[in-house]
Amino acid sequence: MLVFAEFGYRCADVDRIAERAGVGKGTVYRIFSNKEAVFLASVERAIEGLRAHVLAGIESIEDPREVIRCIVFHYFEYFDNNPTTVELFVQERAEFRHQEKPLYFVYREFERAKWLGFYEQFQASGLMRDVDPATVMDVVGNLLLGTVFSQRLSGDRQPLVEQVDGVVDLLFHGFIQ
Amino acid sequence: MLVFAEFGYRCADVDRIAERAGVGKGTVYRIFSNKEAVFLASVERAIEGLRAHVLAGIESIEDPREVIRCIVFHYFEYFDNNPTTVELFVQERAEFRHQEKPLYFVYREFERAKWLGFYEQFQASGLMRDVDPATVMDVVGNLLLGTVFSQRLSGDRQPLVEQVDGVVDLLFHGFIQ
Amino acid sequence: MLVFAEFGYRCADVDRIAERAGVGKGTVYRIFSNKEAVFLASVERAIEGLRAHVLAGIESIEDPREVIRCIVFHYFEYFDNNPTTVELFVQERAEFRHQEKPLYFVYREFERAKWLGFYEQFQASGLMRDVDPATVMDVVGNLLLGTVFSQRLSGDRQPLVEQVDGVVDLLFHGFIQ
Amino acid sequence: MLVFAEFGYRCADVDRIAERAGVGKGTVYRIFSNKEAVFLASVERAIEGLRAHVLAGIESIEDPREVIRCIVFHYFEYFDNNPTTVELFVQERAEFRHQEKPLYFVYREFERAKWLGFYEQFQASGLMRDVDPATVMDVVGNLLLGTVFSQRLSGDRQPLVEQVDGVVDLLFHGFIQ
DNA sequence: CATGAATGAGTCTTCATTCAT
DNA sequence: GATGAATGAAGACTCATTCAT
Repeated sequence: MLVFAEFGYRCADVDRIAERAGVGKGTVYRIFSNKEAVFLASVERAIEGLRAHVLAGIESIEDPREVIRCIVFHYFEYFDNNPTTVELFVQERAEFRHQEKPLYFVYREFERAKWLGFYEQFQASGLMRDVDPATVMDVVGNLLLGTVFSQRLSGDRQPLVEQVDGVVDLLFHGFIQ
Repeated sequence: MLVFAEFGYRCADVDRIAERAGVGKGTVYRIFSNKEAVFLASVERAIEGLRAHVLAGIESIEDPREVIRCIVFHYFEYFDNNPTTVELFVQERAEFRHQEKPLYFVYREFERAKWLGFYEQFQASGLMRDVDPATVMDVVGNLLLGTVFSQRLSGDRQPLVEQVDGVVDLLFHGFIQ
Repeated sequence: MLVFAEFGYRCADVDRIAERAGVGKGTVYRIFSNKEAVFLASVERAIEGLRAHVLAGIESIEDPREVIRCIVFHYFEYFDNNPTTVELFVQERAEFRHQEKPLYFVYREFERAKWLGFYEQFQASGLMRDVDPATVMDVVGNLLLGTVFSQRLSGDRQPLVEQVDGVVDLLFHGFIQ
Repeated sequence: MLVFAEFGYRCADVDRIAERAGVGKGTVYRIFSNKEAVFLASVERAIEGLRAHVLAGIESIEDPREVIRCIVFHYFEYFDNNPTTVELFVQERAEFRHQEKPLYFVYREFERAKWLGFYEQFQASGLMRDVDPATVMDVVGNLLLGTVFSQRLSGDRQPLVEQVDGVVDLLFHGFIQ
């Protein structure tokens, strides 16, 4: 439901959610146990969408460098196409402080082992400098997240995908001579 | 006021804010015109604190590489010492959707020119690869932000400063052979 | 809602209004946008009631002298039957000072032309002395209003209708030999 | 204190009253036991002023008809000069519902005997028609009150004194041929 | 005596949730 | 099953009054 991203969790009253969904308010409560559940379902859907978009983008790519580039590209592309997703993440953290961690990080943690394997193989391939693969993985993940947050929250409306080359180049080679 | 970080903007009722501050509710309203003003003052104070901490850390350092390292170190150190600051940023964005941009980005924009000058000189010094200084600046800023958000929101309680070396190394040299 | 007349606008809290109406507080806000609207609706209803009562009383009466007597009678009768109406008028003026004028006077102004016509015809009939019909109209209106206010606010509990004969006699013939 | 008439009892906060009086808030509470007392003193002063103005106006007048005319004139003149007095009366009734009756009527009651004597002598003089002097007294009093209320509350800004002749003429002779 | 900073009781209003139809 | 009218708990804010200085 886009309503959350548009109005924020608090201001997205259930009346409006129901109206947008084209159903009565009672129906919303037949499907979800409460407003929180509606919201978390939205977040989950967004994260699944992001994950699927990124995974689809790297299918059948061999060169790990190209994999990284494609990850960056599709990650950015997803947020260009679904700009409100960042709002959902922010709202989730802001409103559900009792949760152990936001779903984004739950997912990230969940896939951590898989990606760590990727980076370890990357290093084993001899293409990566002798740096801790876990650190690389975290830096990549954090840079992507930080970039998307910055772009959305600062109100910058340049497409993120325009930054892919610059970001990947710096990730690969740094900026020191 | 720590109450915002602890309970979130909505749940931090003014009664509690006043109680924590050791004053009556009316006193809060003598000083701030409304709850929003109390909150934004907290955010502003946090950002000022971050800025001061970082600036103090790079005073009288010449080598731009060392400047970068110190920025990263003090940025991380600030959030290690003030772990709730991230919550304030999240809350601000979540609750004050009418504002053009969160204060963090207002400040960042405000100092953009100064830092761009730093990176341009950095490049002019011949120590930086031939990459767009603005891109470098943004990547550094976004990586820092993303790292801090990740650490706090994922519930990771390792001190951020432990990541300084890894992060700086990757920023400087990338991870490709 | 009688609660306003009984407690005054300020002290008639919405909880009590709702309770008296036998509904929940939220229901009050479903129907009226705020407390002010509830109140003004009460005032309007009272004025409409007064107007209807007076108009019904003079239906099909020809003699203008009899019309006047009936107006006085029914005006007084209305306030005997609805003694709290005066309170509503007082409350309205006291609390809604931003309004251009109280509803009572808005209505009075609204019907001014009609009544002026009546008094002009009255005079044309030759039954009225050679005095300004507008003055007569105002004096009648003001005397009625003043009488009702006096009776209610002074706590006099004699029925107003007992004063009809005296008032009408003086209006018609004055008190000078 | 004009503040009550200007802002209404509720909105005339004690801060403003003190400010207007050019003293600190605490000083107000040294003189009056509470806000209510400040207000009632204002009302009392207004009523005293009205009473004094009217009494001064009829001093040494013999002809009772002239006395009446002068009462009307000075009553109206007082409200022309002190237009906010009506507000005080309204506010008093609106806010102090526990009082038996507003001060205006307390005073009126208080002087009732004196004035009744006047009207009885008036009648004894043979100048008055054979009507109940008490009724005449009440009608005069109510008409004056109603006229002043109407003029002020309807927003009519014509001086009341312009109405003296018309009002007195009708009081004396009525409007029927 | 005079002050005005501090207090907190008192109210309107919102909105998630329920349940009779 | 679907609806949306009704509910009432929860919370921001005001302002008369107090009292330390």
